[in-house]
Amino acid sequence: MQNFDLSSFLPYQLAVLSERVSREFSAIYRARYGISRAEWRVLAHLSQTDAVSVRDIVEWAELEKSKVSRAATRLESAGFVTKGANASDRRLVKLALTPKGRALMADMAPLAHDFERRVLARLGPEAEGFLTAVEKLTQDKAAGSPM
Amino acid sequence: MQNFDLSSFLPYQLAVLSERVSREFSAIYRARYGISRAEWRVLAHLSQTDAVSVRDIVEWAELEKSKVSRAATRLESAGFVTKGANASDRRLVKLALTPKGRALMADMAPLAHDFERRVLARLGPEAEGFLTAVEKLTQDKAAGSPM
DNA sequence: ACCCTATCGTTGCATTTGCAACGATGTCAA
DNA sequence: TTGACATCGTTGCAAATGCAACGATAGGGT
Repeated sequence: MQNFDLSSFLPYQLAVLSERVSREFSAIYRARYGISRAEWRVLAHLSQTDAVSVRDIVEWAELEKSKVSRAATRLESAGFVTKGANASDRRLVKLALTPKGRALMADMAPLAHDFERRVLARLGPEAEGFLTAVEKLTQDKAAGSPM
Repeated sequence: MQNFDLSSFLPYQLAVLSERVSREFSAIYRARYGISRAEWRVLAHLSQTDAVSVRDIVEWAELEKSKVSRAATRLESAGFVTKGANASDRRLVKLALTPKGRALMADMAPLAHDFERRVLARLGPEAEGFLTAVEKLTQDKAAGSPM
């Protein structure tokens, strides 16, 4: 009977690693701004592409739509984002950063890069290939691959 | 002002990828056995090393101790694990798989490997290096590195 | 032996989460 | 136009979660 070698079982290792990284990183922005993981992900996404819908974030950030909806509501209350209406399709919400939200992201950017650099430093020369692989796996999703 | 390039920001990509993989994989064992992600992780860990404490799993699987405690209780009720007492330190709980638990893991093993193979197949030749990197990052935790 | 402190696992409780409605809007074909 | 069906975002509600106690046990110093 073949059994697991958990130390090399990808889904498990990935979950452990991701949780560890996210937990440590989230401690930084939670202490600074009191925002949750979901809220951070929404903000990060908005800092990339302004004027996206809830659905866009659901699709790209792999979050439940109710989670995105509630995160967006909280962020609006906190003054970081605005929720506007989409003219061409009134079912859609148009999310965008406020100046305050943009300032927060600008403030966070160097901290985020510092953090990332520290993690990658532990990989040494393999770091670049690793990042490429992660991106490749993540982006392949759009192609409807079995994953 | 340097901003994020989210498409290559490691903590974000890692979280998205891990969530996507875990979600898809968990659908398999949830449909088959009705076990949750936390329960799966505990089972997988026990299938590696029998007679571990709650604390051991907390440390290695990056789970809250209350999460592990409750998962273990549910798994005991379901007849997959036993909770015994550790003779040399009575604070510790000694978790172990029952024959039924071992049977479940034996049943799952080929499905898990199939799933893993499909994910890795998308990486092609980079797969090996990727897995090595993930293991490296995960295991470095024991060294108390900043992560 | 007696404190003082640390660790282990569980539990109470407030918050968060996931899922299934739901209302509102859009699409398309008859 | 109408009707049937799909999609978007929100919300109700039960279940899961995180965190801070807590009791029980261990260890070390005096």
